[in-house]
Amino acid sequence: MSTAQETTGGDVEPWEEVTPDAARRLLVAAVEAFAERGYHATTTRDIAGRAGMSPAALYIHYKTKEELLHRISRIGHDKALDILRTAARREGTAAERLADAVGSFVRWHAGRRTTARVVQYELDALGPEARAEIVALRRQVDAEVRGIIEDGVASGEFDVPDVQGTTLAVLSLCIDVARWFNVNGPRTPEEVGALYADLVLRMVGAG
Amino acid sequence: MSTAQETTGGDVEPWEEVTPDAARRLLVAAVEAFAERGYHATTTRDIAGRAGMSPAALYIHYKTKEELLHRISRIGHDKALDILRTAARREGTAAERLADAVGSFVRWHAGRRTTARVVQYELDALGPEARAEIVALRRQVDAEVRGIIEDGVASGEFDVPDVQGTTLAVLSLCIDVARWFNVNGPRTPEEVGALYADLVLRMVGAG
DNA sequence: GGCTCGGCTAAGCGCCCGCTCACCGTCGGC
DNA sequence: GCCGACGGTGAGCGGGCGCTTAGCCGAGCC
Repeated sequence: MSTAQETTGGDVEPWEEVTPDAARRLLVAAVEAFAERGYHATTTRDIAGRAGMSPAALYIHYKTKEELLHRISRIGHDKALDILRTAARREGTAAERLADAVGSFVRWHAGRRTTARVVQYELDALGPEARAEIVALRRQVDAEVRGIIEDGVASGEFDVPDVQGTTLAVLSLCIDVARWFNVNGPRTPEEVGALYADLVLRMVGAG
Repeated sequence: MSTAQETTGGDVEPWEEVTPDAARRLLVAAVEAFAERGYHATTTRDIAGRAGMSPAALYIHYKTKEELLHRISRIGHDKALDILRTAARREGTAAERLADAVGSFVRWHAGRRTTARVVQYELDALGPEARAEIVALRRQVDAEVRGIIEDGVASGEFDVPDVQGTTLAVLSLCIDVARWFNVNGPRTPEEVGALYADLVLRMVGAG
């Protein structure tokens, strides 16, 4: 189980920061619908129906369908960044911190797959300003992982010829979990997290 | 440049097997539109417009919009599988064959990014029968890569505790290139292919 | 020259989309 | 007991969707 923490599954039901209750139910319904069919293929009638409300109710809590996606994407990226920061800033060697970061990041992408799918794959559906805000968060995500790898190179733990390229590959590997992970498949999020932490340590020459 | 071949960029303009000319123009227009905005967000009017034709012209050559996606997906998967097979069945050590497979597979995903995006990310938009056909092709893709890794383990070249999981990760890494690769970015498809071949050899313990 | 026929277009059908608006039930405050 | 505020609904608007149909045009054949 490597360095499992409560960073992923331990916290209470997510979206608790969204109030009032009806707004949260609509948002959770939208996450499910967007993850299943994609943003453009999801209708406002479908979202409202999943939340047990009439189509018009959506517009009491959100100005447009796009605002729903924006809120989901913002909260999701905040959470993902928080997970990475927690791992990056703990004590330990660079290898321990990288394994922890990859493990918890992967557990989140697998365990909260519906959210992660929307967060990672529906960026292009946002308008220019909203997209710019999210892109800034992604740059911070990149910086956290790159920081750990740079630390490992500086301390001699890692052997990495192309730090930026390797950072990109590590993040790409983790993010793509949201595309293929199957809740009914043979692997648990914990198992995938442990496997990926090992693979990434090998990629940086610390395996 | 490692073991660069003409498997990717060297072949003539793709889609040459699609005839007549008008049908090919529509299909190329559809690939561009689907890659930019996604299948569901693309209208038949947009596709026809890009091909310089009226909306009705599409239905002379294709029964539905979904048939267009099916044809694109089928041809694209055939091409991707062909690239992998060529690398997997050449002569050489398992490490050479794996590096060649990853390098050429990545070069295709980066160099023909628009096609790869549609092929890899619009699978869910297909109906059940079409999707089943494509899923069967993907299993063959998986089998090719797994075969090389198994060869390397058998010969003692590789050290891989979880062959199926590592195969999944290698393919995931390559496929996700189609999501993030930017034609105007700092890296060429060849550079990414070489970087990824190196990273994958490290993942299997042959770096 | 007349005929056929495949490729293509203009027009439009029926449907469903995102979103709005007039209205309504409930509930705390006085 | 009345009132305003809030959260909700039913009906529907304007428009764009995938797709169809009637008919036009030019090339090939006799």
